[in-house]
Amino acid sequence: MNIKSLSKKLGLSITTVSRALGGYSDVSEKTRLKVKKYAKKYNYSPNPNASRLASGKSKTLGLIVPLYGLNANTLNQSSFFEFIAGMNNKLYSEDIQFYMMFANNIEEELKAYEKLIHVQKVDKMILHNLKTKDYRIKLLEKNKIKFVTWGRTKSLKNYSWVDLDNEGSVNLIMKYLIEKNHKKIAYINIVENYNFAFQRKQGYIKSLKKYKIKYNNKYYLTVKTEAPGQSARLIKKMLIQNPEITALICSTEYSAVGAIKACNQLNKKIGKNISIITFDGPVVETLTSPTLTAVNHPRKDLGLKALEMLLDMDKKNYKPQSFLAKPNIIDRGSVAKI
Amino acid sequence: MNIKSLSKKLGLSITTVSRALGGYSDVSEKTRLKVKKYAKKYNYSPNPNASRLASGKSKTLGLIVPLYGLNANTLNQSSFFEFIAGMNNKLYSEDIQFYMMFANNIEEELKAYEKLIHVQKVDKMILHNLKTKDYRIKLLEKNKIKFVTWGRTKSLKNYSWVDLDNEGSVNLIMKYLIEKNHKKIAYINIVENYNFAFQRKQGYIKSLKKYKIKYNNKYYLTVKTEAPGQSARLIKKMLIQNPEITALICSTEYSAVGAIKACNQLNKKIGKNISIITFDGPVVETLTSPTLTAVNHPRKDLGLKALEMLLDMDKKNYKPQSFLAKPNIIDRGSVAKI
DNA sequence: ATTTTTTACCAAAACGTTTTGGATGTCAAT
DNA sequence: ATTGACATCCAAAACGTTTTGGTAAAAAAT
Repeated sequence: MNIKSLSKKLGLSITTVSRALGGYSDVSEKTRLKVKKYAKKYNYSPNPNASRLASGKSKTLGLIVPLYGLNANTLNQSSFFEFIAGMNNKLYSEDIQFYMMFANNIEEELKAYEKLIHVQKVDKMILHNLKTKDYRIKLLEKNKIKFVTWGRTKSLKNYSWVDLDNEGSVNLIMKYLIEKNHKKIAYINIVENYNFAFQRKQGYIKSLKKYKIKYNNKYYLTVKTEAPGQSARLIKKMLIQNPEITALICSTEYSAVGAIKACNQLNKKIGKNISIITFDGPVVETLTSPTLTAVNHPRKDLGLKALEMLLDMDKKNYKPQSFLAKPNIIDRGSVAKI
Repeated sequence: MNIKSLSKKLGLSITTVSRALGGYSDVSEKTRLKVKKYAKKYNYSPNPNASRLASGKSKTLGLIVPLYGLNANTLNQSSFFEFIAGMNNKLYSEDIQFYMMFANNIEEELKAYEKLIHVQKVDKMILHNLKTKDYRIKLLEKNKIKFVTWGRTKSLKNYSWVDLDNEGSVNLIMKYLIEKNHKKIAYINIVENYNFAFQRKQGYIKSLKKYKIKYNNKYYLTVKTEAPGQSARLIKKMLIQNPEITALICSTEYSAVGAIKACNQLNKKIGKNISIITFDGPVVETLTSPTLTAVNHPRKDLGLKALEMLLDMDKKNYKPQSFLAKPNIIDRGSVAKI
């Protein structure tokens, strides 16, 4: 069933059928209803390839998932699943084609962008894991690809983004800890060339100031790798050298796993002798023992918002939008009141 | 740059350019080289929408990821990432479009299949998590969609599949345990309407027979959920009622996490007083303490093989193929010699 | 020397849409 | 009665390929 035979059955021209389904105003409502009814009856929907060819609009959304660096481990990759799953229903109802590619290293990533832009002709993209200076933004701007970023660069130029309020999250965490009388609070971060890591550190430092606690660089740790074994070692060392520490804030689930290991080895009971708080994810939510108190990370909401922004971009007078997810704390009992 | 202007630059017809790039034999090698050179120079690649429209071949591969049941948890979903990542390079070089959809329940899943088949017109699909009787196989056969399954139904009809050798894996595990003098071996399975669960149970039962150990149904546990908290409870109960058990085989990572919790609560030292062996994945590989000895699960290899089979299907005289990944054990010290 | 086969190329049709640029008829305003 | 505005429809062009059904020249076979 194609538009030609459908229009014949209806006794209408191809044009009218196309425009009726396309929602144009130069079709009477009576006709439109009839067309829709028949389209449904004969299970017709426009051939997307023909449609994309004729309209020049690809209705294709691209996302490149890095499998290296921060995302080398399968677990971090699953956060992309959550993000995409949030878009799922809308992708479906809007007939958006979703093109996902993977990249094992920076070369592959660049090639993947070229491919998506020049061969697959995606017209919209989602960027994730922004670095301080991100070459991809320039690349997309140059090629006039619309995009939304998941995360922000420091210099918020003229683009749309969605993000968890990283700084606000740590502010909230700090408030939460202070209210439970913690003063000696350590922060386990990852390398700071990821913007979210930088932003979270800002929250830590500003909160310390707010509560008039002096910043102690012995309490701030940067773990270079995602392997919990190595972060465990560093955290253990820190806890031995600074036994007065009562609470650990972990920037990633991985370092949280490391923190648990370190505490176990030092026989510190989590939620009693030592407190751990982190950012939420599937690991600390169900797998670790104990499961950890964490700031929620509404990846599905972020995904949906990002898609909505991308769809809005087709409207005229579109101006860059942003969505900052408000943090809240999910209490799983790993923070003690002292 | 499109084929028209490229052919003009070359002084050739559109047909010849198309057929040169398409690898047809009615183009001289000299011409073909020239065409390829110019195509590269002017960064030309065929518009995929036009190409798909004209040829009637979508070169589109569909995969629907269930987010419910066995895959309700983000962690299990990440296995899809590994599978797809294995196909990545070939998807790229073969210009295959990869269409992924998500489904939160069975209704959404059915709708997603309809969408992929009738609207997006994918011509090939990958099926995963096969059930004993799987409606999807009939659906695809009816619509003449080529497919490869990841996993097998019991009745291997006329289709291609890739799979881990589930039965063989458990045979190998049993051999491994027996060689370390274990006799009282328990098996923690998930509900058996997933084929892999059934196959693994077969391996357990047949191996017991082989080694002349009587099957004891107190040693066989089926956990209904993926939440490790609940499996921990059941495993703990089993270990209390049957303290003679020396080894636990866990069918999934989740139940392995549960097993670890149970053992911790009972103060059984893993790798000393009690042994745990499972199937590999990102959790037991790095996150648990201790990390666990496991049978490898080469998801990337399976993904690549599946794609290769799908590509082969375009050749004539294609006959259903299969790929059974051979298991081997990755020793992480969680099995004791007794 | 003639016929047949092979090689190398090409014009035009086809794929199924969307979009452009009218055309026709109706109704209200003049 | 004429004009203008509007509502409703449509024929044809366009999108960028692949494929079909050739032709002409060169090579091989007779």
